[in-house]
Amino acid sequence: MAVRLCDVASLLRSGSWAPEPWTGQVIAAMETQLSNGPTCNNTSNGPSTMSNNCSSPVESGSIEDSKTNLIVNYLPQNMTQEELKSLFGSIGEIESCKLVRDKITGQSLGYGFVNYVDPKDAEKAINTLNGLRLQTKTIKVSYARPSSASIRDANLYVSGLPKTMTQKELEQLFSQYGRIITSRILVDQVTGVSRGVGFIRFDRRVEAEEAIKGLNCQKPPGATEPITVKFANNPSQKTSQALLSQLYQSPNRRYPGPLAQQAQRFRLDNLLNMAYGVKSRFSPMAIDGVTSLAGINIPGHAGTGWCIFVYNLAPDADESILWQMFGPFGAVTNVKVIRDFNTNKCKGFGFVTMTNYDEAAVAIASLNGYRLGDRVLQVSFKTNKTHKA
DNA sequence: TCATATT
Repeated sequence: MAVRLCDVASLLRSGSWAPEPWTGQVIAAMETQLSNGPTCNNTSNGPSTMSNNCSSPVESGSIEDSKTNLIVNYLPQNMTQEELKSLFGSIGEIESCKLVRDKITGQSLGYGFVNYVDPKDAEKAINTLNGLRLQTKTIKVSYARPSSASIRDANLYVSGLPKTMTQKELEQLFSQYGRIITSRILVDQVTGVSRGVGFIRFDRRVEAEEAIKGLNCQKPPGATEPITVKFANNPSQKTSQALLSQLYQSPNRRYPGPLAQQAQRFRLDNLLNMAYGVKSRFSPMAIDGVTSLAGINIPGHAGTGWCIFVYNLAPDADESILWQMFGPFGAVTNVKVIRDFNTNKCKGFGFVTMTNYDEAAVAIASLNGYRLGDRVLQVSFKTNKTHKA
């Protein structure tokens, strides 16, 4: 791919584009995402070669799978299978794609699988999309381990940890019992201090069992109190409970009504007008804001979402740059770089579809005028008219 | 006394 994450991150820091104060938080989120790059996740999940390290390959199929089949974790709750396919399809041809959902509620479980035709594309997807910020999440892209019963229910819940214990120290404590797939210490959202509870996911269930035997009711080195180690709650059971409790909720609390949405829109439009006041620069967005309030001729609205026109992309731009730029602002359902049929080079523009008006509006306000390389992007809702130069 | 990682 032509535009690397790190290039964009350095461009963001170059100072050529100064964000307005009100966009600071969003841009800070973007910078984090763009600077995170491909290698921000520290816990590896490569192909599980430990279990079949004999000289002759057990099964050529499973080894092939491990090179094309990816597991994608920490997906935004509202992301659909189609969006997952759209995102990963921008890298290469996909053999199959599955978003895992709760069997009962149908809710996304926040992870999925993408199987490429070409192992090179799988590798490229890890390098390109691992660490990508989507809404409030940072997705993780890694090779899927061959599916088997032995790797299920290998997740531990740990409580009573010393508040000073770091994630690294937690892993050190547990790593003697097996390969750790992922670990986490929960922190207070306000203070950021450890809540003394966390999770350890082992490669295999037997490793988790041994860790319980060895560490439950034991004091970690230097600790004054023993810790509790047990299997973590099964997430599917939890969603069933949520379903049950939902039955007892008043129905009108489940979805925000049109009034609430309109109120939100008013606040957002005021915010946008303020932003353009500060900029002292006319932008078509101000008109978009007003017309959408009046409910007439809504630009960019195509029923399926809000279509955004992105102009002045470089000839070597690709879809991933659009995901990187717009993903942090909210639900993106599709991106498209328009290319010349013969040269396959970008013709200088592309489109992004976002589900929610508010998020699309903030993305536009934030990214219009954004300098990408030596180009200043023009970002607006797509209009029906042909764009003139 | 628990966020969401094996189709």
